[in-house]
Amino acid sequence: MSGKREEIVEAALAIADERGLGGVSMRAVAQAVGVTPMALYPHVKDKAGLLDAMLGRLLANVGEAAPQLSGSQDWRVRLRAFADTARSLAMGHPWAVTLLFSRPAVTPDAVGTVDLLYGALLDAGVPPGQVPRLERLVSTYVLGWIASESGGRFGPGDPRGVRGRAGDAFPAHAAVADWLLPPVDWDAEYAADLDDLERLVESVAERDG
Amino acid sequence: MSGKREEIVEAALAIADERGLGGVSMRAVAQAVGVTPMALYPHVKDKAGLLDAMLGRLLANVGEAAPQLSGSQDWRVRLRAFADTARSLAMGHPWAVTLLFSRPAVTPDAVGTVDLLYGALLDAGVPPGQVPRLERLVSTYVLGWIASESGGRFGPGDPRGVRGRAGDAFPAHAAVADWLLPPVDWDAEYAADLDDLERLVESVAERDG
DNA sequence: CCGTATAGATCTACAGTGTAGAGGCATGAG
DNA sequence: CTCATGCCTCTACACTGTAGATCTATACGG
Repeated sequence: MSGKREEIVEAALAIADERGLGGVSMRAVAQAVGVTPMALYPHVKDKAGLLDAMLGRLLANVGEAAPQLSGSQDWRVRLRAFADTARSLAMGHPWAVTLLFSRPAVTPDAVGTVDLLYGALLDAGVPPGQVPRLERLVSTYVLGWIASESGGRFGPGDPRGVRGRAGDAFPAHAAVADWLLPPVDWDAEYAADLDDLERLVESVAERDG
Repeated sequence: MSGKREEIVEAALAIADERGLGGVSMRAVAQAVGVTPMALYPHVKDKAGLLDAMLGRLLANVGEAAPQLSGSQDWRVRLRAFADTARSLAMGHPWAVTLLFSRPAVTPDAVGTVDLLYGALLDAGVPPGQVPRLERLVSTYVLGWIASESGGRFGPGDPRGVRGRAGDAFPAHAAVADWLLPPVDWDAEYAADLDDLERLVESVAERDG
């Protein structure tokens, strides 16, 4: 049957994981599958289509893990599970993050993830009218975080030279200089951010719920 | 003098704005300047260097506007000014957003923007030790939002067919279905999110300040 | 004023890219 | 057996970024 398509997508995933998204050329994928470049087109339509398929395959993996994640009664641990899953996916497949921003959640797997978040927010007591917005708020933050982390916005720039010194041009930097020096524990910061977002959700629930 | 470099960057910006980032090729830029492709290299080192220069030029524009934005005494309006400036920059130059994720804030203009946010958070009463984290939280959300908006994650997918129906597979969608139908007012949602983030900042200030 | 150094622009060429188009070949249907 | 359909191959085209050699015009020291 159409196992060929899966084979192609799988090969493309492998290449992306080890050589980055830039390494995914039709020729490279074709060679990995053991076929000429043009032989991919009956199965994939386009290079864009191939990229979409790759992303879909990844989200399907997440979708499989989702039932376990949605098992808990506590909405907090489910929200946390989403955040952690997204982050570890991004760490494992950095190239996928840019794709996430450009494709809306239309595949069943992606919608399933959104549904998980909707459920968590409802259980938290958020009024239904606010649920879609808060879901977008949380997932937008999470996406922004993982994009920053895997894209390099956090690392290794931020040279102490520019930010620590130059206190006159950047007075607020001078005021917080002491907390700019130590290397950041990104795991802890992510957790702290999620704590704050949890509180934000709670306050919306209390305010309007 | 080195006005040639600015001319090149300017031409590249113009091309990116009207044809997208994909339209920015060395040949296209060269033609716009009225010169052969290789003539760009004494001024720009690389294509990556050109892209960096383009982003820098944009952030410099923001930097020029910043003093006005930082004029207010109210930290809330300054934070709002940052958010609005970032968003309108993204609407005007969608291609720039992906670049933002990959380059840390090292240019003076970018650091200046961070400094503006640090100052706002300090004025809000956030303890200095929490300021860098909260700055990253806010700016990460803002970046995530503008990337989603200009990248297409919000638009025009989200087909009511998939999300509205299929209530059995996606129970939480069914519960909020009434609020999924009307078209979203993105301006209002962005404003509401920023309201919530303001409250988050306040609560951190009260808790630990 | 003249030779020369230097920086900028040019031309050519190479190794890539995605993919359109035409032809081949084998398998299943009538 | 004939034919059609779907997958594959090969060739070719219009691109991409940029290395390397060459040419030119400008500015400077004698």
